[in-house]
Amino acid sequence: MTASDSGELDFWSFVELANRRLAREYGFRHQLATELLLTLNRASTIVTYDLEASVHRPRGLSWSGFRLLFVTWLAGPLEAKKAAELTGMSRAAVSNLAKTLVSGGLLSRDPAAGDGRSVLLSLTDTGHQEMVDVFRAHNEREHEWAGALTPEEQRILIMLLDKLVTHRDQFDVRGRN
Amino acid sequence: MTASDSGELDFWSFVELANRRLAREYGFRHQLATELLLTLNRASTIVTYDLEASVHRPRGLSWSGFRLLFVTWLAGPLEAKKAAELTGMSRAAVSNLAKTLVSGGLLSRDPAAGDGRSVLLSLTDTGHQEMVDVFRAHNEREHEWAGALTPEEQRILIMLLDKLVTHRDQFDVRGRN
DNA sequence: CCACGGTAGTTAACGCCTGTACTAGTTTCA
DNA sequence: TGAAACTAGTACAGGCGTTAACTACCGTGG
Repeated sequence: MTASDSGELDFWSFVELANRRLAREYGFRHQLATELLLTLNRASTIVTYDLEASVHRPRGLSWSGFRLLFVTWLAGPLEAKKAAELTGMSRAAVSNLAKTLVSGGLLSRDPAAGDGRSVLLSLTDTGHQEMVDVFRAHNEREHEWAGALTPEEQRILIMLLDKLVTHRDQFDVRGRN
Repeated sequence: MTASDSGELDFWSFVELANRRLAREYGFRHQLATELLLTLNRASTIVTYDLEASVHRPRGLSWSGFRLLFVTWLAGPLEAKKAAELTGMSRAAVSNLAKTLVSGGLLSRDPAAGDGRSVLLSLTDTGHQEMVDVFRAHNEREHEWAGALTPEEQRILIMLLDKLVTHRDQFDVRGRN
């Protein structure tokens, strides 16, 4: 007996209900695909919400702020353009967010050496210290989540997600321009 | 030779770089956990962005609008509270979004029978027709994505994600109040 | 050497989401 | 029965996202 059979319908168990009705009552053909993507999307939402709420918000960072600092930290001083690409945000979003983070003293925005149009984003010393700190908590929390699976299962999951995403070269996927 | 070794760093291959530096230069312990959650989050972002951009935006629906209509469609007439729970939005978000969808003629908002505080959300005939239509395109697109994996792999992926999320009862996860 | 097309970043208008504070209706129980 | 505690929904302020339009700069080729 599943959660939705028993009448307790929630964010997670809704997936089952949706799948049953789509297949049985409406005859949609790709049931497994729906289940897969709904599950993927919801799992990601749950984990991300938890990390943001338990690690980042309490320290005054938004999830996006963390992401921008994170890529700047690890991929070195970056042009804003590249930061947008690595975070998955638009250039405008990076521009706005950078304003906030610069005024918070975590990020530094300097004209790029070779190109007068570009700006280079880098962490301030405070920002660097902050990231090392924040990431410690982030990593512990990630570890708790990942603990649901054995290392072997984790590797399989990563491999399957990688396969799913890498396949996108095969068809015309809409990403950011 | 990986993508990031070769110097082509993008949204997807950044995961590798991040992992390498976190482990080698900073000595963070839970490397596999970071890789897992970063991969999960990015895979979900990519797929969702594509579905929104290729299926929903062209038809005038936002991703959130689609989600709200979707749960209303499949989980019957719903109290706004329940709709918030099933979509993973706040009650305020449902309230706002419902306003838009009602004025667009897709959603109907009626006082609940038993409880004077509650509102029942249901699809209008137009909304129902629209969902059947939109979902046809959505489902085809999902099928293209899922085609990256064999059905067996898809089932394993679903199972692993389910295990990951279900484990959250084991510790104190921050979800919406 | 300069006009032109292309590119980086920012700004503006707008939509969505969040938390908080409020209103109104319901339930509890003394 | 009536006061207090609770619950559902909404209004509001603030943050962040998007696209489109604009500015400034770069590189090329006539």
